[in-house]
Amino acid sequence: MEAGARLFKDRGFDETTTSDIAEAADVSQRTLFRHFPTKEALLYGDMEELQLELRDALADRPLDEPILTVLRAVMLSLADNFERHRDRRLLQASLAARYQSVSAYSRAVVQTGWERELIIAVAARLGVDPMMDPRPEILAGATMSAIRIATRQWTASGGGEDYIALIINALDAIPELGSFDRPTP
Amino acid sequence: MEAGARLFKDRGFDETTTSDIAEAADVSQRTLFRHFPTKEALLYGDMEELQLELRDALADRPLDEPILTVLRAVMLSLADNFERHRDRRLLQASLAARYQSVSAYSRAVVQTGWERELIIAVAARLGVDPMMDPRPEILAGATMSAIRIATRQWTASGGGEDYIALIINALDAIPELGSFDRPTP
DNA sequence: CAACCTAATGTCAGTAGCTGACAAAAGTCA
DNA sequence: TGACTTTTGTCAGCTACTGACATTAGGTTG
Repeated sequence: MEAGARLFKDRGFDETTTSDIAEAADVSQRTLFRHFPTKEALLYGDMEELQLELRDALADRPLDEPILTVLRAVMLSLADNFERHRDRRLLQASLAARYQSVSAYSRAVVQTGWERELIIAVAARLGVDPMMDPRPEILAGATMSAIRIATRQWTASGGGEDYIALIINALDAIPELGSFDRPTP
Repeated sequence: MEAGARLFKDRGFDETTTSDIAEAADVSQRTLFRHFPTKEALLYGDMEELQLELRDALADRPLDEPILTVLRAVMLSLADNFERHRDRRLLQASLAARYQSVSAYSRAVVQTGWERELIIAVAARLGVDPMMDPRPEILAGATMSAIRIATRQWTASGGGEDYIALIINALDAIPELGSFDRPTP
């Protein structure tokens, strides 16, 4: 993962071959693919850990806590992770902005994984079946969108802005989605 | 596209090779890749058309119409498209359920394309910059989640249930996201 | 009709991501 | 030390996809 990150940063994602990474890491290409199913998975190799952090954070909140409060607290633990792994997260974000395959992986695998955790937790707290009741999926989707826009703002600032403030600001828009029904004067 | 759909349906997505499709369509593999950038793009080859339909539907609504009303109307035109291309949409959905690469493409390319249209349109109607103001992205994300769950329910029923009713039901949850703040008694 | 131009197609060779099969090392533990 | 398990290397191969160039098809003009 470190070798990959270094090469991706220097040369770019498509410009780096999996053999290059294997060589830089002093292993065979075959070994590399035994640890990571795809090249993209190698870039996001530390994300399973983050998903578990998310799951734990969700489990840690009291069951009678208001759901939006739960989501805010959990997303702040995600922000904490981002600031702990600042360089890597910024690299992932900037590569996702430049390379189609990276952004596709981020959306379809990483973010969808988080979203699934949110859906399950929200459904459990509401006591509903997430296949029958659309609300868990919609709330999770809105939350993920908040994360995305906050992360994009954070990345655009080069990590300079306060990520936590950006997330809170975005999440605060969720309860007001209904009042968009009035066009701005 | 027709040759691909037939083969995908019969043998599965991964089990069908691009050469198979080219042969079935009586063209060379090289020609096939001149028309579709990826195998997944071939499966979703009629989606650019749908995206334009979405854009037109958004442009057709009066500017002073409440945004949630706009979104509902536009999503119903999407439902109309789904019922017009029932077989193909059901095939795409079932393949997305079975094959990782297909669902990744659906999420990362198709749905993200729709979402982008929504974000642009919502931002324009609110008169805000979608990079600065998180609301367009969040509202678009919630809407896309509504589409996803409705489509999943529709697909699970084999296309038997009323897709329009499912979409309306899901969209109706958006204005109430704020009231989730109270746990169920 | 012929000459000409352009766009679409075919052919071929090659790259890169990824996988199965099997052998060689490298721990691990009695 | 020796037996056993896990990790790694090697090799061969498949498939999606691409660049380069020749070939054909279609349409236009004199």
